[in-house]
Amino acid sequence: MIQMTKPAVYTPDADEPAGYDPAAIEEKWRARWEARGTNVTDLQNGARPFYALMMFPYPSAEGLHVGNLFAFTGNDIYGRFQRLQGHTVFEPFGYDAFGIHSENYAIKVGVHPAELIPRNIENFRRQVHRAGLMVDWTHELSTTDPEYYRWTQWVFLQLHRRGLAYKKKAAVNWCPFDKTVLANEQVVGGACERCGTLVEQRFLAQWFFRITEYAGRLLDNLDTLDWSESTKAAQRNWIGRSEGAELVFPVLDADGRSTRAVTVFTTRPDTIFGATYLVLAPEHPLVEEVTPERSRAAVQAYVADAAKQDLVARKTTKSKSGVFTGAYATNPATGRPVPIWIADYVLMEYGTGAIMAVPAHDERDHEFARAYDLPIVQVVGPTDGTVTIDEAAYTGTEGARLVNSGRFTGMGVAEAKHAIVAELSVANAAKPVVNYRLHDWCISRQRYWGPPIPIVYCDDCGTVPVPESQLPVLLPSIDDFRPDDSGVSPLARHDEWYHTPCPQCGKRGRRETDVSDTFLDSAWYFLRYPSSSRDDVAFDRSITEKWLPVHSYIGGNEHAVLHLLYSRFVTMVLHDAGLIGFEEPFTRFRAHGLIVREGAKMSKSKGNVVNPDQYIDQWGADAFRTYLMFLGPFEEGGDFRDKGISGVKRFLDRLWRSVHDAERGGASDRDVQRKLHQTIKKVGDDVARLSYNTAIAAMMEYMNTMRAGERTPQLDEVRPLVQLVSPFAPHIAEELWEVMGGTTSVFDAGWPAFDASLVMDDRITMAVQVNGKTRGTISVPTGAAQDDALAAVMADPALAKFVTGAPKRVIFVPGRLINIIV
RNA sequence: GCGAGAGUGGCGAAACUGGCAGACGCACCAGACUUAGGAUCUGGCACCGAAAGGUAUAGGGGUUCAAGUCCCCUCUCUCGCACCA
Repeated sequence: MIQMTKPAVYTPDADEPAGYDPAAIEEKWRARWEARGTNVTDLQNGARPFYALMMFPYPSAEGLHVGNLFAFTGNDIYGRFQRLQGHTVFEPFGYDAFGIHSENYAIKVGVHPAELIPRNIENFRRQVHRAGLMVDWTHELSTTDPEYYRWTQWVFLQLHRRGLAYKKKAAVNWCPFDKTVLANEQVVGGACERCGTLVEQRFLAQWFFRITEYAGRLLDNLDTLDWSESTKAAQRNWIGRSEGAELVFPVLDADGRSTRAVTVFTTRPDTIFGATYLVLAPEHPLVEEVTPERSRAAVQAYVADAAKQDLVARKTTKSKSGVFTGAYATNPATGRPVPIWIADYVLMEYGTGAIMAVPAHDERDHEFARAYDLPIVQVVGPTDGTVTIDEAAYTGTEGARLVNSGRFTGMGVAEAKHAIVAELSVANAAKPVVNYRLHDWCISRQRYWGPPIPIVYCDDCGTVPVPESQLPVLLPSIDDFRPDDSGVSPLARHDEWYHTPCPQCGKRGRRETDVSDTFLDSAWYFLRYPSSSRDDVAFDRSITEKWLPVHSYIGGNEHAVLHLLYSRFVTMVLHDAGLIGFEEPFTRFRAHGLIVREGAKMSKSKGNVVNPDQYIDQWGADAFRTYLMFLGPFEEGGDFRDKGISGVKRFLDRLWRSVHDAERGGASDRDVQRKLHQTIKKVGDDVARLSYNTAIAAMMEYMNTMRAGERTPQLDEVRPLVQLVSPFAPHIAEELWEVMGGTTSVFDAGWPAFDASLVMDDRITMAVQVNGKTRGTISVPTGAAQDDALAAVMADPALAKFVTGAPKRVIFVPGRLINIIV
């Protein structure tokens, strides 16, 4: 459908805005950077290495999104700034080009992804070039390159060797639209993260990574990382540590003896005296064993019903249902029998798949008990006053004490937790346990467009990893790459690929036909960049340890739990394998904000997506970059308003004219000097903490001072400003640097020198308050004492009139304010 | 429900450790230069008020000489997680 919409770019009707012509100089400088190798990093010899990494993009057919460019520019400014501070900066770029997203698009347009992706990459490369990023293109990589995914497969083998990759048949999330399994992290609100289709439950044999084994370390290390707090919080949340205990409830057999037991996990062992029934997940293996004949039919019906439900309904339906198994267990604390129920609100995948229900002190159990008329026994209550537990559960713990709990009655909750577990553990009926919400990472995908998992199945040898020397297992070029409903990858349909000699015995074996999750590709790419030219190792150890861990990583918070958690995990495993000397990949991470347009989220369907090409055509890359950074705080994003860019362009025009108009050899104005050095300080401080919007504002302020009243600036006043602007607007800065006689790149000229002594003025303006109310200002000599300031106030009738009596007290903040209390 | 963040002019936003609220920019208004300009430059621009002055940072309390900033309560919005025992 063709829509006639307003042009996406704000276009003044005037033929040409006065000012410099970005098109001419930007092309010139990109060519010169390339010719001079300005942006190529000497990885071997570089002193003071600084790895400025940005999350690499998925090269979509639509081209570079302004959100990508916002992130890249923010990283580029930081990288360029570090270079000006004397670091050797490495700013690589690549493409995360495998995956369902690419494949679905390829299917939609009917072009093979192997054809499509290179085209998209070429377009991305062109657009990123235009933006003037300080990228070292000699280390460009794409995850779809066999020379890359060869090492992705190698990473898989490292995990496999360490027993961290395993195959199991499990209930998995199946997307009926994408026709593949999804990781838990890729299911959002019960729907596929990519296409929004409701996810179904399937039982399939899948490859998993044992990330749960690292849960504790992944959690604990967060405290040592200089990351955005919101990102760390998201990871903590996702890992979901909870401290509690496993308690054992012996099952009462028909003859009154106990040969089996139900083990439950609880965070509230203190409430065990109020456990009036047990609940097993419908899939729990004990269900079959404990259910007596007379209730078997009802139980089986319920189990079958629960199995039919997809995971979505299971997780979103909050109303409680369940069925009594007919069996009883013994509460180890009270010695009394409690009925064993099954209910789908208990999940097999968390804890032990069984709970002790304490309806008096758990909202879900309370709801269930009321629905099925089970006893509710209060065992905890507030110290001050009483509560009724008829209407709702009492879940408070602060200042609460146990009641109806035998010899534990009267204890505080925290104390009782320990005491009860300690006592029960004597009889092996309890042990302290830490549980994590995190699940193992399912990496199998029954799709085409990914790296084949390097495994061969042999009737004699079993599951055999492909030897490293035989990598890569090439993804064959096939025409029928569409997935089907079978749960088996399209690769299985290709006999010549599927059958291969067993690497161990040489007999006819079968290849694993699943490919690995895209998130595995991106979980180690930062290790590959510095070693991208090596074809004998995934990464060179010495160069890796010179350049990593990454000094600064910038990307979107949408990857807070996926990519960032997986990357940390893979790095930890490689560390444990003795392959690298660090276990955390990113020393510092900052999440950038989101760009909206005129207050609304950008989307293709609304037709309000900013196309960077159009704006760069119109205003130049420098103005576009600077404007993106001026919109708002980098870590919070901003509102792209089409007309706003003109203010930034005006600033660059004034900079251009200032250089060309500047006088040489004249004396600089004292006030301008002072403002200059204040600005050098402020811009440096602001850029260091990614406060780009205020850095730009400070430079504009300086411009206003320097050119106040159509003043002609001195060259010495303008030159440092060109240096300050350079990370934001690199092309114009280079051009003006050359105009002013620079012979090297402005990025090799360093940061302008800051002179603290020039910042001080002889006189200073102080705020005057009387009784805490601001009444005006006074001008006093710098370093004036309280008495001088007070005298100055009294000398000013407009201020003195507020001082209606003898000052009772005077608060004097040197250099800032004087507050007179009368 | 849990976790994180936010609420300031017409708009995007500043105010980093409590110390002149609204820097900088957009839009708007006026003026200069101009044949003209949507270019450039100068000035104005939170609200009430003629002024003096008063009132303002979602709302309500509090701490302090002083609160957008700290504490308590309430409301609203955004994002993440969510039957996780």
